[in-house]
Amino acid sequence: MARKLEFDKDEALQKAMLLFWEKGYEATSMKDLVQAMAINRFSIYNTFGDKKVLLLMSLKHYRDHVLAKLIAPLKADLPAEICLENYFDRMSKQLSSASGRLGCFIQKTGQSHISSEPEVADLLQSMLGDLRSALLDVLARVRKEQAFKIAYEDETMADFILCQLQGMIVLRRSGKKLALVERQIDLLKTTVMSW
Amino acid sequence: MARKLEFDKDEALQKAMLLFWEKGYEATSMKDLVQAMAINRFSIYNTFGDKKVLLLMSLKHYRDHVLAKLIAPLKADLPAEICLENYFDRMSKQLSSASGRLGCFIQKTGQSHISSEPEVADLLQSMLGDLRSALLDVLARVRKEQAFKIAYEDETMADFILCQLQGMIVLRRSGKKLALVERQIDLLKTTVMSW
DNA sequence: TGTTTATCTGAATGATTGGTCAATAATGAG
DNA sequence: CTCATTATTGACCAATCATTCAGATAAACA
Repeated sequence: MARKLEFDKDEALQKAMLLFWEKGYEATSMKDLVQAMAINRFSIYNTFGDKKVLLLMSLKHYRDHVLAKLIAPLKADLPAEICLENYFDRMSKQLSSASGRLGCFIQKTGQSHISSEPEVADLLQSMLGDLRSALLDVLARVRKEQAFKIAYEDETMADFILCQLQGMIVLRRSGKKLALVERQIDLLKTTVMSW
Repeated sequence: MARKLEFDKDEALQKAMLLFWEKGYEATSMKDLVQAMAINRFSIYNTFGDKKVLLLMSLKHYRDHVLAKLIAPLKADLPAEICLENYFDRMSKQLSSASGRLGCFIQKTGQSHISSEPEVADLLQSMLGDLRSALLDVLARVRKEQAFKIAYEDETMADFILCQLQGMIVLRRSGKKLALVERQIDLLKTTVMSW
C-alpha cells in the first residue's frame, strides 16, 4: 500500500533515550536528536510526535529495556534473600561501572522542569513505583520464607533502600571516589538484613 | 564620583537563586531573570556577568545563606550527640515542609547539563564537601565524647547519611507521601546512633 | 552649579529554538 | 502498469535564546 519506514523504531528510540539521559530534556535540542537518531527532522515528528512525546517514549523505552533488567534479580525464581543480595550486587556493580556515570534517567528527568508536566510526572512516579513494588514483593517473600528478621515495616524498608540507592546515584555523579560504593552497599545490606 | 546601584545586590541574587533553584539552569531564561530580579537586562550583565556566572553566584549565595543555616545545628556548642539529633530533626522538618518541595539546589544543578562545566562541577563538589566535613567533624566529636558507638568508619557513616538525605530529597520531589519522611529519619537515626 | 562617570533603558544583534510544509520517492494493491 | 498512500527530504517559519549597544539619565564631588 504505502512506503515502509526506513529505520528501526526501537533503535531510534534507544538513541533518543541515550541523548535525553545524558544531556537532560532542556539541553537536548531537536537538532541534536536529528543528528543522534540519524533520521530527518520531520520523520521524528511524523513517527513519534513532538519533543515531549519523544521524551515520554524514551522514558518508556528506559523502563522496558533498562529498568526491567536492573529489577530482574528481584524477580528471579530463587530464595528471596538471594534475590535481594543479587540485586544489591547488581546495583553495586552498576554504580561502580563506567556506564554508571550517567546516573538514573528517572532521577535526572525528575529534576528537569519538564517534570512539572503531569504526564511526565505521572510516568516517572509509576516507574519509581515499579521499583518500589518489586522491593515490597521481595520483602514479603523474605517474611514468608523467614529468611531474616526485618526490623521495620516493609514500606519503610523499601523506601529506605530506594533512598539509599538514589542518594548514591546523586553522589556518584558529583564525586570522585567510587571506592565508597561497595562499602555503602555493604552497610545497606547489613542494615536491611539484620538477623 | 559616580552613580550608585539602584538595587540591592544580595536581594537580586536571592531572587535569581530562587528562580534557578525552581526551574533549573536551562529552563530559566534571561527574560525570566529580568522579570524576577526586577532589574534591566543589561544591568544584570553589567553587575553580575553572563548567565553562567550568575548561576555560580547564585550557588554561592545558596551556600552562604541556605546551606549554612541547615548545617548550623551540627556546629552548635552542644554535645555532639545533641547536634546530630538536632540536625536530623531540622532536616526532617525541612523535608516535610512546603518549601521542601524545591528539593536541593546542589542536587538539581548537579543533574543539569551545565554541571559539565568544570567551574560549576567544582563548586558543587566543594559545597557537598562542606556538608560532608561538617558531618565528619560531628562524628569525630561523638567519638571523643564517647556518646555512642559508631559501627563503621566515619567516612562511610558520613557518606551514608549524605546518601540517605539526598535520596529522600529525590523521592520527596517525585512522590506524594510525606508521611514517610519522619519514619525514614527515625530509621536513619537508629542506624547511625546504634548503641 | 557643572563636570564626570557609572547606571539605566529599550531596541537590536545574530544564532538557535521547536515545529511545519510542499515537493519527491518508494511501496504494493488493483 | 496505475495510482492511492505513506515516508523522506531540505528548506522554511515565527518565536525565543543569550548577549550587546548607543543614548538617556542621574548621582557624586569639585
